Amino acid sequence: MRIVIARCQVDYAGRLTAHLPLATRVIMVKADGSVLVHSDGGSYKPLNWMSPPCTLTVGDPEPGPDGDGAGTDGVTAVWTVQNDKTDDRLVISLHEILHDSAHDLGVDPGLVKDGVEAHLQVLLAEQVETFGAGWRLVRREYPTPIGPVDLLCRDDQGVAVAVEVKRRGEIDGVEQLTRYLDLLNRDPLLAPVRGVFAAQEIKPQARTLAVDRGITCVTVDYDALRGVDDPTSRLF
Amino acid sequence: MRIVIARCQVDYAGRLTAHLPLATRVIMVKADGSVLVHSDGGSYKPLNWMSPPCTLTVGDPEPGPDGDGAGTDGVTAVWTVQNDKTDDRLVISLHEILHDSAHDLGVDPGLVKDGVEAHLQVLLAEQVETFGAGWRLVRREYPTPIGPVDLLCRDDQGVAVAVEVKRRGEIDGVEQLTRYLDLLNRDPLLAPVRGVFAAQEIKPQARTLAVDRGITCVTVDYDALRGVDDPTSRLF
DNA sequence: TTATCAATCTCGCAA
DNA sequence: TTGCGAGGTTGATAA
Repeated sequence: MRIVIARCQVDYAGRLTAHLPLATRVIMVKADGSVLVHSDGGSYKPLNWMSPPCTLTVGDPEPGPDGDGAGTDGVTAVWTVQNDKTDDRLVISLHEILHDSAHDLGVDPGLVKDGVEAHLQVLLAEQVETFGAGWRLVRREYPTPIGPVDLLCRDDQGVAVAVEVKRRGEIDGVEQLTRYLDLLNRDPLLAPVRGVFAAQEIKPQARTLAVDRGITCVTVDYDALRGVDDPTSRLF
Repeated sequence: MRIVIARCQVDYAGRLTAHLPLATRVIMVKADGSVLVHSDGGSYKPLNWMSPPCTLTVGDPEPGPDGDGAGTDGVTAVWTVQNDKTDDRLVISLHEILHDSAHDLGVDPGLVKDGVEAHLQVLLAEQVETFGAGWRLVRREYPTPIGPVDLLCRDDQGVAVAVEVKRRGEIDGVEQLTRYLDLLNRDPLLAPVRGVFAAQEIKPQARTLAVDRGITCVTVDYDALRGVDDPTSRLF
């Protein structure tokens, strides 16, 4: 890992073209050759970057007229970072280097996560009575030609119900569930199939669309589900 | 901008919980208090981070048994980064600091972009004959109660056509266009309204859905459109 | 390898 | 402020 702080100008050409005027920024060069250009604000996304696999080559600037070693407009070096697979290219024109250091970090053991949608789906599969007394699970990840339905259940009347589980319920999820319902309702062994849209939080627009289509919305409490969860059956 | 390279352990709790075991990493602390934890690989996304607005507080570790100043398990300092608006929290347990420097970067002048979907829409609006001889533009961003239709045209027969423009054509875009068509076809001054789904690249699933709904798919060549573009009418 | 889907998404724009 | 859509999305998982 090399960290350079420099006054620089940056140009990217690839899926779009982008330009950063001359300013002081942090340049991170990772062990795999990838490069990040950060400013002192914004969030985690760099102003500009090159993803691996890529190759960095250091070049001289066009010579300037005053013979002082610096190039045109004060450029002292040009770094070209070329993607190895596409024609994406990042060009960093360095004017003044204020800091330059290299560090051996080793391989990172990586991130351990919890609390994602998959876990919510597992919890609801274990506790389908969340949707109503007498409900039972037919199966989780019920396969269809356009992808698996999160949960297929039968309610207390024995009517089939397709459940779409999201952490946050938005309009896309309702569209997805609608496509599943269209398909499942063509199956005489299942039809009629109702829909349930289950999420920790459901956006008003999504709720309106769902209700308009006869889909039941259920907001679920992750912590409550987790509280009665059998720890031996957890994902993690 | 403060840059620290340290052996550390990182824990995040918020929308999910995540843990990074002890390893050497780069910690960037930006002027607005936001923090990024990077490893020496991956792409531009940090292993862990806290977005602004947030506040960093430096605390002492739980004292260790050997009285050497270091805390339990060799922790020398604990940084807590608390989001000011949510209950998201990042805790960095520092073991050994290998590098620590601060730099004044100033405010960044920001990025200049080109080549996005908006430009594609402008180009197609100028060149609706791309879709067929005799076509004419009624208007760009034709307003409807559920949002503007990218292009509303009349074909050579005078039939109204709603055009949805995407850089990459996926299933969502077809759904969006379908909603517009449902709505526009209720207007007796426009009906019948056909649909055209125009993109640089159209995914097979999206194409299948579109064709199934009687929507015409058109793949457009951005560079070719740009080549005959009048430079004075460009977005940038 | 490719396609599909979620994300602590981020970011910009418009209502 | 909030909602909505795009992104050089990135990242993970299944086919």
